Amino acid sequence: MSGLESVNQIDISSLKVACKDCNLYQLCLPLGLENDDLERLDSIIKRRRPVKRHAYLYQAGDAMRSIYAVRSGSFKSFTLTDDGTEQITGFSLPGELIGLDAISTGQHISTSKALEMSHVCEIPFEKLEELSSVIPGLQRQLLRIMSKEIAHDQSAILLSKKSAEERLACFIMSLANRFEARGFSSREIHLTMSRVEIASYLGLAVETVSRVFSRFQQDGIMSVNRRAIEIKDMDEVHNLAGAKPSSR
Amino acid sequence: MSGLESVNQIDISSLKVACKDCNLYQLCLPLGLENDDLERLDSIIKRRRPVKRHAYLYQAGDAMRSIYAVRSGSFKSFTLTDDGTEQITGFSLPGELIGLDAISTGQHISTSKALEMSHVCEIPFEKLEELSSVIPGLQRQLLRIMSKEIAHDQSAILLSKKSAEERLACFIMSLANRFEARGFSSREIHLTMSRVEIASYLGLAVETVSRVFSRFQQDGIMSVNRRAIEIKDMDEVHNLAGAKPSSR
DNA sequence: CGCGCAGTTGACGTGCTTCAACCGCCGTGG
DNA sequence: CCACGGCGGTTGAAGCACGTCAACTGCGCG
Repeated sequence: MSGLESVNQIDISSLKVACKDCNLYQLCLPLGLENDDLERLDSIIKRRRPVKRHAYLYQAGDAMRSIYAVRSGSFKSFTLTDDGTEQITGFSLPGELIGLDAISTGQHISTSKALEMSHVCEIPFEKLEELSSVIPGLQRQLLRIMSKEIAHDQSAILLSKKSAEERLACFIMSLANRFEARGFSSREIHLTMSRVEIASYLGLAVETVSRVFSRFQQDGIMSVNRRAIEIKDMDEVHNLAGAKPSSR
Repeated sequence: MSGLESVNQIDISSLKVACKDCNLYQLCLPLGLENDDLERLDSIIKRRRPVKRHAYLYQAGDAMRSIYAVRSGSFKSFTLTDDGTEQITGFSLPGELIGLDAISTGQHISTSKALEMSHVCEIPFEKLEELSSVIPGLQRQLLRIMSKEIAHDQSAILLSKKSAEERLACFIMSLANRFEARGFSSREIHLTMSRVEIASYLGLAVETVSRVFSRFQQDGIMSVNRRAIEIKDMDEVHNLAGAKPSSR
């Protein structure tokens, strides 16, 4: 049983929980809010929205009305090139917010698609903004999360300076760290994205990703079986990643 | 006389102007605020801080107390690799905010250094946060700016998928668009950063940057004389950039 | 005037891409 | 139940874009 699947199971069985009972509480928007404030936030959140595998959360060009908190599952964000190929800009795991890039224009500039059966909390942005000015803690947390996103994206910019091995190591490190923060094993990882999607995100050819995975396995750094990864030598992954992993 | 130098001249002579009289008003934080609110913002901003060429605005690891609005000049943000080389994550032009990535941790994760004689407005973050909860328009604008930064960083992530020509074209397009938004020529650009810095930002070797510039000139797309660029065929630059430029 | 650094240009090596074939898992239908 | 097709993934061979090394230029500054 892999990390992400576990997350799914827990969340599917707890769809009705309020923020205060959510196991993602300390990663998500409501962090730091007290009872009353939390209930007010609760009241504007539309919970329990399931998103089927391969279903869109929103598409590039859509008007931005809400942002979304991933409750279970995982998503990819991407734009399309002129010739119609996906350019993946990021992956979202439980506890993370999706759609923050659309606030400035009011329109989504990327498309978000579920990699597996997922659930999100939908947060109407207008109401969130109103509430933020009333609840200082909420405002702070929202700014924190956006700042984290900026920091994460900037560390992703550094990818373009790295070799294929370093890129893949960074990617695995980032996932490991994020899983760990969610209380799951950082050693055993189940990838919910395909090699093509990883390659697109890292700016590499699929074949290169495949080859580097094979090399990692040969060198005893990790065992790789299709989408099941087991990290054997975390230190080495850390080193390869340039000792500057992004933990979001 | 180039774009950036012009900005300098204007701003150096208008250091005492309040936000409402600042020529960067419509790009910067105070956008959309009314008289009273604007004055309150004015009251917390520490203006007139000059930053000499090559001086640090802050360094990685410093505690984050303020964010900074570029008033004139330009800055580079970077981290250092293990072997001490700069990894440039971005450049900041007048009207842009620096230091937003530090909000989540309270510590700057990158270093910011002036590329030329520059001026910034220092905005104490704690006071800004307080004020934001009182002034809804300020909160909105802060969120907008951070969202814009996220969108820009994500478009920079796409660089890693592009060829050297595409990367440089994207870079030039981004600068051109940003200059245009500031009321300067988008055709004639004076680069305040070195080839080494451009190369670092784009994830290329200096020699490659130099060669691609030469090729652009040969092909009549732009004239290049050291740091003076004149775009001859804007459409072609646009095309090369993948018709998906980042205007921040 | 001359040193030094920024930038350019050339020759060569290589890491990644591209093209192509192949493998193995999984779902479907006979 | 097995045969078959298709997709995701792996592996090999060859080409090329970019990096590296090195030499050279020219502008700026003391």
